[in-house]
Amino acid sequence: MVTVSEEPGPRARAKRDQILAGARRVFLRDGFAAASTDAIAAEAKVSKRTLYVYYPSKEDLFVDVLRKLTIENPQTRALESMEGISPENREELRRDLFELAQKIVTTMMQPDYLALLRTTIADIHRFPQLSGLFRATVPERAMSSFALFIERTRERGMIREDVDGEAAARMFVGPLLTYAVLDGLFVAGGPPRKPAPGRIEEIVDMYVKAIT
Amino acid sequence: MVTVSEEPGPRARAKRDQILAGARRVFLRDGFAAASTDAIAAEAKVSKRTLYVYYPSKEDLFVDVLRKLTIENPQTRALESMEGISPENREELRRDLFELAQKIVTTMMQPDYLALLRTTIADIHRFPQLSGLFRATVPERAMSSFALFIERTRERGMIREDVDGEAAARMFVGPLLTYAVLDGLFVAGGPPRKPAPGRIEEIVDMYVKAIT
DNA sequence: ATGAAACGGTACTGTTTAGTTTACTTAGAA
DNA sequence: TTCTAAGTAAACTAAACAGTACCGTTTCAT
Repeated sequence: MVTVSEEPGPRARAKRDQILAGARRVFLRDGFAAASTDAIAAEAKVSKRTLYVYYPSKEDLFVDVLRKLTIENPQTRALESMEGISPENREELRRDLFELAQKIVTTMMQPDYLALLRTTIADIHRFPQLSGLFRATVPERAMSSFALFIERTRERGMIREDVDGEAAARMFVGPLLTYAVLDGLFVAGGPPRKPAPGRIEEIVDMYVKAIT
Repeated sequence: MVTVSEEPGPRARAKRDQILAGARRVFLRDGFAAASTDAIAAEAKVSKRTLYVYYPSKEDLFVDVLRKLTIENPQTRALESMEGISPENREELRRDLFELAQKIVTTMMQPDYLALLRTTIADIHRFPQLSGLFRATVPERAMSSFALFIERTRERGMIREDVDGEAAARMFVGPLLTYAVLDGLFVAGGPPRKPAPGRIEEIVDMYVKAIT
């Protein structure tokens, strides 16, 4: 029998996922430099030998973990959920944007998502190949998706003529980003402090006044 | 002769500054875990023995470096520069905010400042004592300083009655923060991409429309 | 000038780390 | 059952690391 292209069978894929799950927990908790392969093997309940059968080095494993986390990113999907939305009046626009803002903040403030941001920011200069992937997959896709929504809605006459899509996107995401950064990434332990109730609504109200 | 309280003397302080300067460069470049005391001693042009005379451990040195960088932070001063500003009309308000926005973006996009943000975010969970210091010194002071400016200006009748100070501060800083995060911290090497000319002005225009 | 304190250079110690080797065990298909 | 591929556990290697010891040299106040 001649195996042409080494298909990775279901068993091998299960082990690989097991390794990835353990590595994800350790890398997101400790960062690249402080994470040890011993800790990863223990966390994944896999022998160190097996780990090195599936990945040639700690660097490769790290890149694969962050690559997968980036690609299956829920943050992007949140902003892409505006693609099918077409508010008919100002009140609908306000409500749609409010729901989106809540979705964004909720997603960004999850401990796992904050840990991904933290680890990416911390080690991106050591793995430049992640920079392009992350930027193209998360912020750029999200921003341009939202910018498209703005321009589409503007063409339907519900937003001021002189509002630029990119500026409007930064104006919308920015205030929400302050929560993730100032109250998420800059907080040491425990859960991040969620925004005060009503704050998001207030911000969306100001935003709608700015663009209409 | 009895020395009561170990004055540090000018020579000792010079050596300490020399050590701090070298440690700052290495820590901001490599982060805590990947920075080696050998590299720090070499960068500071100081023997390792001397380094350990002034600091008992790598942790203590790291905390002192970040503590000093945080305290003498230029970002806070930028926002505090609004304390003496009292615009007389909407056009003056617009121009004052535009100057402030430019100052903030310019300061935040400096490589050294981005490195401070990066290192703080990366290692804050290992040095919780830095969290409170950093938050209180940089974002909270800056935000409340700006919030005070907004409320003061609102009382002088130039801003809508229902605009809250904190929400207005997040609304102003947020869009500028997107540049520091998306185009600064998420970029691998080289200088960060500066915002397109006119973008800041556009954002400030939208902001003024939102709060007046 | 001289003596003491501070400093530099370098080798050292004990520990941790990435990655390897070896000897043994398990799981599943024929 | 039996053979084979895959996995485990633990010891191991070589390098890097934080921190220390030693000794010769510089600095500076008296």
